[in-house]
Amino acid sequence: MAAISNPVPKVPALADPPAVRYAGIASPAPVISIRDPKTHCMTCSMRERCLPAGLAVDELKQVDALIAHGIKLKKQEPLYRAGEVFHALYAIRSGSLKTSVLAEDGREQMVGYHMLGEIVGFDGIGIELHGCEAIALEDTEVCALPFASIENLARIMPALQHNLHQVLSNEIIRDQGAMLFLGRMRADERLAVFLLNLAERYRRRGYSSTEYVLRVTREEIGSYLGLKLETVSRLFSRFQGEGLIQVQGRAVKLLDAVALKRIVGQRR
Amino acid sequence: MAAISNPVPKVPALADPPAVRYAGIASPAPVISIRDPKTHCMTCSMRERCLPAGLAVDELKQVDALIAHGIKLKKQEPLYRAGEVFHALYAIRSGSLKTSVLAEDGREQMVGYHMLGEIVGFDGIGIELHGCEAIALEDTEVCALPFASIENLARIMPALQHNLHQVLSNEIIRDQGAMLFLGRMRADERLAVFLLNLAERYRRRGYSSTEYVLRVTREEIGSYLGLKLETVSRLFSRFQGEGLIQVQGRAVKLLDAVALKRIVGQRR
DNA sequence: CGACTAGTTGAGGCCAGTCAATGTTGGTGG
DNA sequence: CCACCAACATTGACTGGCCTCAACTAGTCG
Repeated sequence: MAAISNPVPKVPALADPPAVRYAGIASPAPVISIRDPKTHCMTCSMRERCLPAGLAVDELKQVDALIAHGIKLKKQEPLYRAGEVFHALYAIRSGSLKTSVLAEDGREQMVGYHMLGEIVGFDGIGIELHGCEAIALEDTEVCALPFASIENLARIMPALQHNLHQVLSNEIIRDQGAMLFLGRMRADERLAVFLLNLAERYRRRGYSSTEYVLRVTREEIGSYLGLKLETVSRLFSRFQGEGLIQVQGRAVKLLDAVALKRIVGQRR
Repeated sequence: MAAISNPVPKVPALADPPAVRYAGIASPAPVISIRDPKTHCMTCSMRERCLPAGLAVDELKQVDALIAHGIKLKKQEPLYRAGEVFHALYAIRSGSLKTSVLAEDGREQMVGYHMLGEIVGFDGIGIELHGCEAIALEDTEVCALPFASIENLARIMPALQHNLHQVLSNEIIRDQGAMLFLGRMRADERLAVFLLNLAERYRRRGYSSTEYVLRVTREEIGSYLGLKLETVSRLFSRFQGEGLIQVQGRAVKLLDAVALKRIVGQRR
């Protein structure tokens, strides 16, 4: 079967899926009250990547009014945990989060590595409980978008409605891209896809696409890629030895993105 | 890390995600005209599992009016292909479909095994192009739900709106469940999860949960589970030898579902 | 400075992949 | 009705990629 000529990106999705939801901070009672009066959508640098993208000013104000802005999470702090009641989507203003699903036996599969401008919490809409957990990878600031209110506003704001649908759909595409590399790719391909995907997402946010700092441990990368931490570590060393990247702990520099792309889909 | 006490199902999701979309039958020009005047939502056996679930009679009629019902697909016929323009979601009235993503090098990862009452086509909303392809696994009948019209109706029918969001969210949960077994489970666990999941879905539709006929080849099962067809075949034989199941080609009988569940999460 | 976490590297084993031969099934046409 | 064929499935022998176990290093924080 030859390469299908379609606009599917070279390297599987993995990409940019925002997911927003209500602010649980830690656990039981959702904390809505933590509102920083100074933070608003109008002044948010991620405004055009977020759910209210493209709204008129008066519409934006209405959305803004029901959002709990400036919810702060410390590194390692959960935004929500599996089984918690779903109230809201969460938009990441700054920092980053991981989302993971857990098997009963304790095995953890990281299903998302989310950075600023993305939205988390979409699992949960259907069954009104979160199916996975979201943990801050560094000090992180999110905005809670109470979902019932979003649904109400979406009925009178077609643009908001359509943005919501897009964001949900993009999350599905992203997950399917992850299934592709988990199911069909070798370890080196998975890591190459991961590194290239991060580069692209940083680029779109105006950061360097060749140099960035990972917010995750080798073990977490392994959890995301379906590999063991030793395998991830060995691959970093191998890629460095081959002159593809330069690694110093969590600082990564892509030296030869073209060669990295060639790894993906190569019979070896 | 111990078992998390939450309402997450024992065996990872994989489950019931409908996805609906516009009728492309084969390829270029979408065929809306194939409407069977005798088929309507009102008389559809999947009415309560579908997007219009819970709508009032007059609302249902409005939804019904814009749906292209009774689109027939022959076995192996594509409903849509990767790269095609997105117009609609598709509800499966009868039969079954697989959805797959394709890597440029031709590798295929099946990302969904959809049966009647489910909706396909959610990838596509975001970028307005289908990211994966949907192929009929047997002679299959679907209804096309033009997405723009659905969005319009959703703004005046909160129940429809919420159903749509649920269905999208459930698809995300399902995909994350698939990531869990692709990333973290051994081959035998994956197949056990797959068989149990199918049983549960048939049960919910009123069919036998212990006896069913697979609509997919060993190779397709492998594509879904991230395994090779030989491995799938060997596992069927092993499970049969251990008295867990009885297999005859594609006909499967679950003899010991409890033992099958025990396989999942067992250190071996 | 000691305890801890994160990361690197090596040796060896095992699970699933690969290659290959054989068996089974279902559809088609004589 | 049955012979034929192609697609699907089974099974075996062997290989290899990733995991496991383990030792060691580097950095961090009290």
